[in-house]
This record gives sequence, structure tokens and C-alpha cells, in this order.
Amino acid sequence: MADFREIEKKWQKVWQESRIFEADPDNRQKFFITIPYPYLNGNLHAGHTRTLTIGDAFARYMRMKGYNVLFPLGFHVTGTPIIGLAELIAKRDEKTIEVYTKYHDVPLEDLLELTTPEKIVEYFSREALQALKNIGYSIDWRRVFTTTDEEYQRFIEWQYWKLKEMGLIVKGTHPVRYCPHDQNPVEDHDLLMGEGATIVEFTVIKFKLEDEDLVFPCATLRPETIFGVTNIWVKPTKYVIAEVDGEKWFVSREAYEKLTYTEKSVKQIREVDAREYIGKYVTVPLVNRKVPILPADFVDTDNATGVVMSVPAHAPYDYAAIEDLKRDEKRLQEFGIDRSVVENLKPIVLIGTSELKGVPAEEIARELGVRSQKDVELLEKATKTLYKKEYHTGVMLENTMNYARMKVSEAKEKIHEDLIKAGLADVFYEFSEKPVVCRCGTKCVVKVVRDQWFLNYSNREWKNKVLNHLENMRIIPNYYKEEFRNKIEWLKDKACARRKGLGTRIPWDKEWLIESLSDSTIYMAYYILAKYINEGVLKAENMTNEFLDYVLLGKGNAESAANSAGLEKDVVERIRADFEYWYPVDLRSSGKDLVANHLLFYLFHHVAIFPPEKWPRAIAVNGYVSLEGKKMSKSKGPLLTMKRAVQQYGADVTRLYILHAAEYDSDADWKSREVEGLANHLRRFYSLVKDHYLKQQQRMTMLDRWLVSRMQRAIREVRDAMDKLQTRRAVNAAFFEVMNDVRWYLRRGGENLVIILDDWLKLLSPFAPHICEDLWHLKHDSFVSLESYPEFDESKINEEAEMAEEYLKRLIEDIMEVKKFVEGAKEVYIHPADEWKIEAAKVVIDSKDVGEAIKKLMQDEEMRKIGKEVTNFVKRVFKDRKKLVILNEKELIEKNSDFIESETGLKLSLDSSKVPDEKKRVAIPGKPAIYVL
RNA sequence: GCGGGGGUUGCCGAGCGGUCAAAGGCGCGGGAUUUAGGGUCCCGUCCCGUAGGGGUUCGAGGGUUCGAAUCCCUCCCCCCGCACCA
Repeated sequence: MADFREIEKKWQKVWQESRIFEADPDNRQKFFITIPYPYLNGNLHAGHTRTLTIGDAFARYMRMKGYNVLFPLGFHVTGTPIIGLAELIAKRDEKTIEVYTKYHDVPLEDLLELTTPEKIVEYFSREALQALKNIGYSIDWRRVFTTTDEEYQRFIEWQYWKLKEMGLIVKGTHPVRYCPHDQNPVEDHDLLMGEGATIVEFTVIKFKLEDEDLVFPCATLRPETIFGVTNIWVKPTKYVIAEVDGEKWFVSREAYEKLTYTEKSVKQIREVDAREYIGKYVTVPLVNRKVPILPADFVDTDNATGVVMSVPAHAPYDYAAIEDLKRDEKRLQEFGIDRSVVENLKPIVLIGTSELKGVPAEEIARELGVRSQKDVELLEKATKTLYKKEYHTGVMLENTMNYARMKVSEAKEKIHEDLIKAGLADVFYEFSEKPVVCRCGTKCVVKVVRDQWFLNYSNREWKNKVLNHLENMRIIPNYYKEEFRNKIEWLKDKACARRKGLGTRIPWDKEWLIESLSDSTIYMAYYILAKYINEGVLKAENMTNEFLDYVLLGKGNAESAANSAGLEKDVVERIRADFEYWYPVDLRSSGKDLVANHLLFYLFHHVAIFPPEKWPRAIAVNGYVSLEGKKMSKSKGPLLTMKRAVQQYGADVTRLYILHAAEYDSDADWKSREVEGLANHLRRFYSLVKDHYLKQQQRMTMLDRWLVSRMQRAIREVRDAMDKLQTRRAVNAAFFEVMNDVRWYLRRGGENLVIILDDWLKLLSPFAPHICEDLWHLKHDSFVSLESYPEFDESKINEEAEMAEEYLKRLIEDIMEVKKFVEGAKEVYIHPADEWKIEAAKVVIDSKDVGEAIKKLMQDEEMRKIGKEVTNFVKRVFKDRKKLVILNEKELIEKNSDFIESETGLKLSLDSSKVPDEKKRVAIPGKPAIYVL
């Protein structure tokens, strides 16, 4: 039995020595394909294997189609996880040690050494390189690099200078989840609770107290309802009066605490009991109406400011609370509120929708059966439903001043902005879910970080440029184009500076490091430079801005670029020529996890920095890989490393399996049992080819022509699938379906298998390159990896042969079907359809309807004689007329009688006289009468 | 909530107006074999059927059509993203 690992190693070595995947400009058309460089806080795993194998299969395919293919790869190490990992290992964190020894397959003694980021980078890049070589990717390894390389950092600095010049990097302030204890922003995986929480922006409308300089900041998500405010709510409990940016605010204690993390200057003045203010009046800004402060229990002091405005017409909670209060004589007395005050709180309807008449909140509360403000579940539902309806279909009514007739969705934004501009409102950030708790056990808050560097992705012009270019791009699968459109719209400014991590410092503000997704946007251009860097021709000190401007953007001239760089002019020109030749990237193939981040930034930065002809041409997206139905996790396991998969199953098995496991962005599941099965298939393939490949080709039979014809169909299918990057379909057609045809062929006694083997090996070579290379060399001296991919040749399609084989398959099936019903069956008599039926069938095939067919047939005297039978035949056959097959059945059966006999185990005879008439009658062309005895 | 994808026969998964009881793989059952229970090759695998046939299926319910897994509408359910993290 063939040892695949031996074969694979052999050819990997030969490929490397022959440098067949090292790509340099020549006169062929180029194809530049890239895969996002892997992040090295662990070993490469099945997820990387999938993305990279798709890329490699496509690279190989394109190479065989005659393109000069550049397929490079580097390693990503900037950011925080590697530092975090080093700390964990240094700390001897048990869980980490377990995961890294058990799943990442790092030997314990090696692992314990990895206590600094540098050692980790060194170790895992070495491991990755080995794994990638073991699986035999056709990567041009002369261009490998790591993102902490000095030269790479120089390249990043250059990029950031460019963006800065263009005004695309701005200073800004933004809210983050923040742990007061750690004094650090927290990421999802740093959280104990509240991973799903998002930061919600409340509008805080400032209601001024009558006769006193005190602001009641009412937090709301529906600022447009300000026109319907009848009162405000506080909870009868302790609050705080604080100085906030020079104003005196009345807020809950929790709110005060939160305010201290914002960019506002805050100072507590004193604690107060809300009761002191209940019954007093405040002024509704903008509308200048005086409304009372009233008590309500539903108010959550831990949500925003702890003060809310009441809009009974549109907020079910407010409506219910007012109704409660009306009924609660005791409470009114307790707070000294005159009954009439509450009775006078009439809902003010300010939004119109087609569906909701009257007072919407009242209607909906009644519909759902809300009894009091304590019916929290019902009220939540009512609030949601109402909000949804009004937001999407509502229109502002006449009582909303100059917002009248605006759509609610628009008015909301507008009012929010206008109020803030006028100093009548502010913003308050709050979590959408609570609590949010840090791993250290501390409750997190929203902190507003100021003066950070941002990539100005919200910039309309920048967005439009990306959006426009997207329309010219090929996105695979194509429905992702819509996804990209939406994501581009949704993208906001992104903080690109960090305080900790590995990476490049912002060149004009060295306090900050460039965030690790922000330094991975246009690095594909760096592959051009990397070759020269690795050759020692180019060093960091040569890479001046002027030099990079010239080689990457064509700015300035070679002469002065060379001077600035301290390089020979011809070197500079060569690098420039390389870049001109290879750029842009023709295909970037990536996992779908990068859609909403990296791939977006990739587009934004290319569009900003390079001229249009250098913008990306195509993006392909693929799904994840799970393990026996379980999600893989780098940090928790389970995980299957690339290296282990190759060790266990072999490179080609791994590749073929992963390519066939799923299509496009659907997720693949790695089932070791199926992988074993595939390994068997491949071994069978190997020995099959080996047994036949060197045989002398013999005279072509009809069956051989059938095989060739089928091979042509496979070629067409595979090419079509690969052109769309459908690797699953391609492997299915190239491997499994051809295999099935070959099986049939051999069963039929075919002896000329060799006629398709060259094509088959070429066809399969992008998917199982080692085995194909090995087999190919049984007969050839060239590399199958560099052969041209089989072309579909219409002239080799043989419809007749295909029909004949189909006919035989069907016939044998039918005989077996009938045989089931005959005990001790020994013989089969076959009577193909009579001559007149064939004539009639020909007419039927060309007729539009039954009537026309019969009319035509009845013109023939012979047909008329058996008119009734003809009519019945036509009626019976018409519906499936496309299935009618006209061929010389008798001859075909005679020629293949041995085969039919051996397949069915019956003695075959064409002696029609033995077939009863009622059987003969059912025969139609392509489906003879069968009589089994 | 918003956006994107999806629900197909035991499982994975193709099909996306007729060629569909629906490819292929896996699993399962049976047979063959120079049969070691693991390899290979056949056959079967929704239900019924002593003649190649019939019946019922493709999340649910309506509709369009001569004809729907495939098109339209409504509903239910599942997955992914929503960020400063690679």
C-alpha cells in the first residue's frame, strides 16, 4: 500500500529544489492571490487549513491555466494576544498549559520556555512554516515575513504618514466598556458577564426646576416624544445633586458614579431624597411647558440618569404609572399631590400611524391586558411593539412644531441633534444589558476615551469611494456583496491607537501603538518588497518615504528615490517594475470572520492610498471548520492542528477532504471517520492509476469513447466550478464522479483506462497535488503542477455512446426489477419497440401537442391501419416524450448480451415470439418489453 | 432590534419551474470475493406492490401555474455579524 507521507515529502522536496512556485514577472498574464496572514498565538489549525487549501487549490488551478501566479504568505504577530499568552505561560497558568500541550501539540518542555512574546513568535513561526511546507502549498517562500520586522514597521509608518496627510486620521473621543479596577478597556473575552451588552446612547434632556437652578436630566431613547411630556418621573429614594460641567444636576447615585467616567467634569454637591422634589414643577425644554415631578416605582436608578420623562400617549410604562397613581389615593396624600394634578395629565398624541388610533399607549396596554406598572413583561412587550410601529411607519403630527410631518425615524435623529446643539440636551452612554462584569469581578462602566487617534471611516467621501469600487469587484459568493455594502455603511470611525501590544508606533505620536487590524490593510504590497528584503538587498534604512512613494505609488522618480534610499537606481527600478507587474491583488480569499473588519479595512485603505488600477479585484469568503460537530477554539480547545492532520492522514487526504467538506461560506465539519473513508478512496485511486497508467493504449471502442466523453463533461464541470471557486463541486466532479464512471467502465470490461489518465491526473492535481505528481512521473518528466489544465473539447462528447450506456444501465435495472417478482428466474426475453413505434416516436418528439402528432401520423396509410394503437401510444408517450430514445436497440443488446447476462444472471434472448403480446404492447423506444421466466 | 445566510429524505449536503423519490458522501442492510468482522466490488436503504408500477414527501399554511423542493405571500424556527478583538 502506498505511503502517502513518503510520496508527499518526496515531491515537496523536489518542488522546492526546482523552485517551481517562485514567481517573478515574465510575459505571461499574472495572477496575484493572497490569504490573510495567520496570527501566531498558537499553531495553525483546521480553520487555517481550509482557507489556505482553497487558496492553494485556486493558485494551482490558475497556474495550470497558464497564469503567472504569485501566492505568498507572511505571519501576523502584532497586537495583544501574544503578550497575553506569554504572561500566562510565564505564570504557569494551568488551563493554558493544558490547552497548548493537548491541542496545540506543543511539547511541555518547549512550552514552558515560551515566556516572552519574542520566543512565542519565534517558536510558532517556525512551527507554522513547517506545517505549511508539510501540506505542500505552492507558496513563494522567498517573500515570508513577520509583522514585527523592522522593515515591515517602516512600511506601516509610511502608510500612516500617507493617511495622515490625507486627513484620514483624526483625533476623537469615544465610549468603551471599561473596568474601573483594572483601569483598562475590556474586550468580550475579558468579561465574566454581559458579553452581549452593547453601548446605547441615551439622549438626556435637561428639564429645569421651577424657581431653582437645578437640572432634571431625563434620559430617553425617544427624544422625539418630547412634545408629549406630561410630567417627569423619579423614584422616591436617595439621589445626588452634582455639578456637571458647571450645571447642577439631579441624578441617581449610580448615575453619578457613571458620570465620573465620562469626559465631563463632575463633582458631588450633596445627597438628597427625591421626595423633596416630588410635586414641584419643571419646564419641558423646547416646548416650554411646566410639568410636575411625580413618583414612580418602575424607574430604575441604575439605568442612565435615573430620571425619566413621561409620555403617556406613546410610552406604555408612563401610561400605566399615571393610571396607578390616579388610583393610589394614599400615595397622592403621602407626597402631598393634589388629585387634580394627576387627573389633568392628559396624554398628548404626537405621532400618527395608519394602524393605531386614539392614544396608542393606552390602546396597546388595553389590548395586552396591562393592569399596572408592575406588569413588567407585558409592558416590555407593549413598549417594543409600539416603538417598532411608530419608528418605522410613524409620522410626526402637527403639534410637533417644525418637525411636523417628518418621519419618526428622521425626526428622532434631528431632534436629538437640535437639542444638543441648543444646549438643551446631552448624551449618556449605558449598557444595553446589565450587569457587565469584568473577569476581575468588578462591575464595568462606559468610559469615554478622549484624544485617541481614529481612522476616519465615517468619512462620506471615503465610504463612497469604497462603495463605488465594490460594484466593480467580484465577490464570492456573490450575496456577500450586499453584506459588504451594508457593512461599509455601518462602519464608524475606528480607534487605531493602543497603549499596549506588539506593533508599530504611530510615527508622529510615539506614545501610541498602531492597533493590529489597522496595520494589516495594504500589506499585500509588502510581499513585493519582502523578496528584496529577504535577499538582503533592501533594509529598513533604505525604505525612506520617498523611496516607498516611488516604488509603490510611482511618485517622484527613480533617481531621487534611489538617492534617498541609498540604493542603486536599477534596483529601485526593478522593485518598482515588480510592483507594477504584480499589483493589484487579483483575489483575496479569506475566512468569513474577517468580513466585518479586516476585509473592510483592506478595501478602505487600498482605495485611499493607491490609484484605482491598483485596487483589489476580487474577494472570496469561506466558512469555519468544526471538529466532530464541536466548535474549535484556540484558547479552550478542541483544536486540530494542520500539522497533526497531515501527520495522521497525509497532505492530499487532508486537502481533498477539507475542500470537499463544504462549499463557500457554509461551515465544514471535520469527521475523522469520513476522513478515513476518503483516505481509502484515494488509495484506491492511486493503485488504480498505477495499474493502468503504463498500459499500451488499444484501439478505441464505443465504450472507450463513452469514457472519453464522460471525462470531457467532468472537465467542463470542474472548470466551471473552479472559476466560481466552488471547490466542493469541483472535487466532487473531478474525483468522485469520475471515479464512478471509471468503476462502471471497468465493470463493463473496459481495458483502455489509460486514455483518460493524463487528463484525470491534471484535473485532480490542484486538489491532490502530491499523488498526482507522483503518478504523473511514472510516465512523464515534466511537473503535472505546471502542465496546462485540460480544456473542454466539445468534439469528444459522444452523445450516442452516452445514450447507449444509459440505455444499458436502465435495461439492466428494469430486468432486475422484474426479476424480483419471478421466483427461480432463469431467462429473459427482450422485445424492443416495433418499427412503427419508432417512426411514431420521431413524430411525437417534434410535435407541440398530442393532436398535432396524431394528425401527422394519420397521414400515413400504414399507421392508419393500426390507428387505435397509434393513438394510444401517442397519448401514453407524449408527456415524457423527452425521455424517448431512438437507437438501434437490437444491435446494442446483441453486442452486450454477455454483459447483460452476467449482470442479471439470466439467459438472454431476443426471440420475440416468446414474449406475450400484452408485454410487447408496453414497449416504447428506449424501453423494450421484458419477459422473465 | 438591524443586517446577511439558511430550514431537503437516518446524518452531511446538492438541486432552485418540468429531465425529482430528488446527485454525491456518510451511516445502515444484503450479496460477491484468492472473504482475518477492518479491504475491494455489486445491490438495496420514504411507504405499498407476485412484472419494470403506484402512493406520500423537500420547516408550516396559503397562492401563481397544465406542472413547484424550486416562483409569490404570511408565519415559525436556526446560524452569523453588530466593533476596537484577532
